[in-house]
Amino acid sequence: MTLEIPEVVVNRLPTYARALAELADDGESVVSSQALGERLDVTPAQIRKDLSYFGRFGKQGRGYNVHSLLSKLQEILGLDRQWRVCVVGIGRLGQAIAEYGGFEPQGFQIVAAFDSDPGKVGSKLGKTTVTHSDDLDAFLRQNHVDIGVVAVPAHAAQSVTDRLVNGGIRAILNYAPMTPHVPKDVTIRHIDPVLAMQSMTFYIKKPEPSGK
Amino acid sequence: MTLEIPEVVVNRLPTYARALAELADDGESVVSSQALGERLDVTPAQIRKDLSYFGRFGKQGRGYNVHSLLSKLQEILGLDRQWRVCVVGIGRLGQAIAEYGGFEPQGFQIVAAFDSDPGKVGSKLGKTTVTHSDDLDAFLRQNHVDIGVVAVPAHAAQSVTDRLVNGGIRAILNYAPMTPHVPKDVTIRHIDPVLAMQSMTFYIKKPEPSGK
DNA sequence: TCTGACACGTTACGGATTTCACAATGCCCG
DNA sequence: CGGGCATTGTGAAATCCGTAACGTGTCAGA
Repeated sequence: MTLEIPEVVVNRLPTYARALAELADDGESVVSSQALGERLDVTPAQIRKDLSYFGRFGKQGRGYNVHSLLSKLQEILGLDRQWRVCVVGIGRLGQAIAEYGGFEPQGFQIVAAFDSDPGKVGSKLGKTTVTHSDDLDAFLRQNHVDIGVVAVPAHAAQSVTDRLVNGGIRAILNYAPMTPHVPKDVTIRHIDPVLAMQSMTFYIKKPEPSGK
Repeated sequence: MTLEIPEVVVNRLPTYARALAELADDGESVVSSQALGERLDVTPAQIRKDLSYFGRFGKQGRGYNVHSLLSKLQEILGLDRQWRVCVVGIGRLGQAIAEYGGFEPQGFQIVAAFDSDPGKVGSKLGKTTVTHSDDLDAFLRQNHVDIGVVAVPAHAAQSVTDRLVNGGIRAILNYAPMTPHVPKDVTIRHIDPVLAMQSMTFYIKKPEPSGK
């Protein structure tokens, strides 16, 4: 009876997991939904409700055991194993991504990097070497890759995405400033600082016409 | 009677604006909610509904004039002017942000960059020069800045955020892997590729137990 | 000029999400 | 070892959001 889990809920779980990891680091062994909520700016009820989709992890009168809830969340999210990631597009951005040290400790291994510029092919990048984009499809056929990171210019993003999907990849992290179309069974997340800023300007545009 | 606009709506507007800009580039002068929706994977009804919060921009039987709708959206979002941005934290990531060429054309000017490492202070970065973080507060007092970009390690993010807020900044783009607390009248957006990946793994964890 | 088809703006509905509120329950302390 | 406090898990209520459907204005073509 794995009820359909709302996507908003799934999107919140990683932040819960992260907060729990911090609490564990701080030596905390128990946390209440209240305390966790204050830390994350989320209501306690929402945390309890979210967790209740997956089981009963707390103890009345006490709260949640930090370590065991963290393990549970990691299991739920699939963070208890390694994930193989490839990066396509090694411009300034792709380079920063491929060399970013924050993925490995979380189990995301960068196993390949691709670029269409022959001048970049062969150059070292973190632990991998840049391969020519032409070899992307062959690589995906011969190697299992879980997640594709798209860091190419907008005009190339759809085609790269299609090739990743055809290569069997079911999760895409898109840094390109456009929205590639993907089949329903492929998960895609967008990272676009410009869009983020453009939605914030709506709120700071006017100094609050009225109201306190 | 500026009805309260749902935040989800505001968050979609920039993608509409971006698509319209592309259409304008392609020489299109008119677009229907249907066509725009297909491009963005959004239902036509949603686009019409979203726009109706702000006015009546289309013509029955025709659709929307690409240029005029784009202008309207830019006006609504406050994109018809320049915004002054500062970046705090000039590590690998902050450097990439400060030198990213995608902000300027959209009206986001990087007017200052700060880092606490004296070795970095003084180095050139795009059009600006790195200033020491100690001077952040003074700088904000003397110069108007609209948006702050936080690209410091997690442990420093709350304090940097507080200083930005105290300095009068009302919008923050946070790249740090934690959730800083901000007053209700400050808008904050988070960019965290690790969290994005961690929510995707939930969906690719199992090969769909059943169902098509 | 008239007709038809198109596509907007809007309202009403239904579904999804969040919040509320409380009974149930485990733990601590005296 | 029992009472009381704290905090969970959860249905029900409230809110928020998206979709469908339809009335209406607009344009094109004959």
